[in-house]
Amino acid sequence: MSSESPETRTRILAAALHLLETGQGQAVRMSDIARKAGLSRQAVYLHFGTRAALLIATTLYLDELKDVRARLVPSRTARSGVERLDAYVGAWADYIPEIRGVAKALMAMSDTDEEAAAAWRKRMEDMREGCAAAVAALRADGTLSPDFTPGEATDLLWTLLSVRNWEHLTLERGYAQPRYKDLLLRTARRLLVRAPRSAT
Amino acid sequence: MSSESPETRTRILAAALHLLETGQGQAVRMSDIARKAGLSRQAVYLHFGTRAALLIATTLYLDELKDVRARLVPSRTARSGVERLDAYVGAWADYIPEIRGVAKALMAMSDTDEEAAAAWRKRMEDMREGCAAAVAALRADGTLSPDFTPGEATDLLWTLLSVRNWEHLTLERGYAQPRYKDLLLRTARRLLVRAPRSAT
DNA sequence: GTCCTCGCTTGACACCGTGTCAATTGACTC
DNA sequence: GAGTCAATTGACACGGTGTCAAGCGAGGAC
Repeated sequence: MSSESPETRTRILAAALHLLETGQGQAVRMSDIARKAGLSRQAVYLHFGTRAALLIATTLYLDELKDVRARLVPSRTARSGVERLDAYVGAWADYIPEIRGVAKALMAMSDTDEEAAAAWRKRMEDMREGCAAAVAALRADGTLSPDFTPGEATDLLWTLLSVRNWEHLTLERGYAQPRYKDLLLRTARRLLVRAPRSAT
Repeated sequence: MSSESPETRTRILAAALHLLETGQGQAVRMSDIARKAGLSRQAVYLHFGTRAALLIATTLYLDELKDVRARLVPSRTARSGVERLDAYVGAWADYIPEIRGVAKALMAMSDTDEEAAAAWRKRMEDMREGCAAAVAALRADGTLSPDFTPGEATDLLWTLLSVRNWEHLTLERGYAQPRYKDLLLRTARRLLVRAPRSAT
């Protein structure tokens, strides 16, 4: 209950992270994670109690490990709305391949576990708030496309960054990281930024 | 083995469809489906063998029930590329809420079952082919946006129509059907169609 | 009317993954 | 050497999937 070593905890989280990277969410067993961490199955239960709790902890661990807040809130350095949008989308483009597997596992777990469902909803809401902030920055500049209401623009950006998208494009079609990042950036601009962009 | 009634089969499929509509994919048990169909659990196994096979059959049943091919291939009536795009996106906007739950369940099953994974990949490829056809129509007109290669445009359209998107917007944010359909149509146009559209 | 077959039911069970428990080990401290 | 702490070992309950064998009721054939 109250006395587990932080090092062991970290080893378990790292093992879970590594195994979930492949995208086989539901197929990753508690015993697989334990073996990968070089521990007994019971050690894992000692530290996390349930599979759902471990998945939730793993997403939080990754966020912390990659210092997500710092990456996703670069508003101070951005001078314009478009820069702010680029920074946000770019940060996500870097983060998504890391979080993809874990997030997918958490999403699947949501079907059967209420805690996991709550954690998933919270992640989704946080993500949408970030999108809303980027849209607000465009709006403040007057560079938001008039084609959509701010709410719609927020939801579109959110959709664009959805983990599921990344998964079917990377895993199933083999987009490399730099190429997809570039595509995400161009798409976000074209969708959301007002501008008569004329090229042939 | 060789002697099950088609009526019973249909009742099972309809029951599965109804239960999966809620989006609780993994939480729907074989026994739930049997009870809903007014049959014994074994009747379900008699007809489909495994849960994965039932999910695959359910997606095919829905396609057939809704005559998906007819809905998604309206190319004969479309006169321009943009009309073709609108028709395709519009058809998906109508179909997605119906297929959403079943597709999610199939996707989750893919983690642990190879047959389900193959069925899921096939659905994804079919979907992408439809997107490619719509993009080709735009291209033939010269109305495809120069911002993206045809391959990228195809993948973006595919992403836009992804079931996961629909789920987080409808289930989690409560978009009503007509509003989302309209949003999908406008988004597809803005993303893919070349045009200096100037409104304030 | 009885027999047969067909389609489903009943009840039992093996298997596997999750989650729990109690007893044990081994290392480190005092 | 005693005590403590973190993890191990091995056992087991539970629930869901999948399998099996025997049974049973309704309809058709004769």
